[in-house]
Amino acid sequence: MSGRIPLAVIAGPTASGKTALAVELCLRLGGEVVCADSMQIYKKMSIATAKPTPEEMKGVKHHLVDFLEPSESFSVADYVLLAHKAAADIYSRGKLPVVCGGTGLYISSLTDNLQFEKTCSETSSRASLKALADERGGGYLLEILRGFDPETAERLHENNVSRIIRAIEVYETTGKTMSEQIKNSRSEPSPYNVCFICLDYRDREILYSRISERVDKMLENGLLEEAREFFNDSTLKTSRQAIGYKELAPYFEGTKTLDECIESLKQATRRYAKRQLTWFRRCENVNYIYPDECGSFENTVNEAAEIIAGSGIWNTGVRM
RNA sequence: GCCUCUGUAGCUCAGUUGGUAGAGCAGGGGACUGAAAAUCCCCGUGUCAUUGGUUCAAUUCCGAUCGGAGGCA
Repeated sequence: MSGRIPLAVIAGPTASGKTALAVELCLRLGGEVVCADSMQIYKKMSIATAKPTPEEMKGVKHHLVDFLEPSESFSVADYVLLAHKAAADIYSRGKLPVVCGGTGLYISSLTDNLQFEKTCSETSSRASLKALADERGGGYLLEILRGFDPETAERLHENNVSRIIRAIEVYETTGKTMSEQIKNSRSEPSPYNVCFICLDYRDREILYSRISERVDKMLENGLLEEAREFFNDSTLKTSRQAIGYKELAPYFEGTKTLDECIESLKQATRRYAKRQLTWFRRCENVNYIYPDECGSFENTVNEAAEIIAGSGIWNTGVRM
């Protein structure tokens, strides 16, 4: 084919079985995993993020997992830079990059090769804009934005303060509006031949019971201790947002029982899974695999391997 | 066995002085360009337990039946 880099993507909601599938595919096809998970990138945070253990990795090399301090901030732009590098590196060694994760924004930005300006991600005015929003409401900020970027203002809801602030920030720091930025971001064609696979369940209930079981297992594995550590450290910004920590905070504070917190943790995970599915649903050229229809993990892997073989992005043949 | 209360959305319940019904939670759908496991938007038809009766009209009133809760024996 062309000189483009082959890229297999294994996406899907949390607890759908992405990790095991990606590892198995790497073993069969000669690949390495590039993580596309906004939380597994952090060190520690192992239980809550269901980070693959060394046993689960089965010797397959994983990139962009477990390398950042939880105190460090990170962004899509950072991710895309590192992921492009990892994919190129893997391919240069004759192997297939297999992107695996549930962060839709990261995946789409990578596969679509979005270009980001070289501005810093967080500006000094963010705090004052936030204060302004608290004082005068999101609608006030939205009108400010409308003054120079009516296009973006039109599509943002006044309650979505963080998006409004970001759009104002972009204009203040780069002199370009958010809508221009978005147009410019698509200037470069994708360097990849992508084969996009998304896991989903025909029966949503099955996914939800998997989530429930997984949360119970996390608790057995020591989620409480891990969460307490993060609860006590208020300097953590991004990493503290992880599902599994904030939901347990009321228990540590003594305002809710442990059972109540576990229930809301499960619910938060369900809602997250739903948002993930919404994101992937609108992606183009997605091949869906439904594990609950495959009958076995073996069949799921076979189906994925066939899809990749059929896509023609990788020609070393399927080794069974 | 008798008496009282009760049966409405997946759950907890409201309501209709008779004109086929609505909240919370659960759940579903959507958006998404530097915090994204974040942030935000939208969505309520259900044999009103069953079955007879009264009525132009019954989920609403009356009777019976079947569930459930409580009280008296």
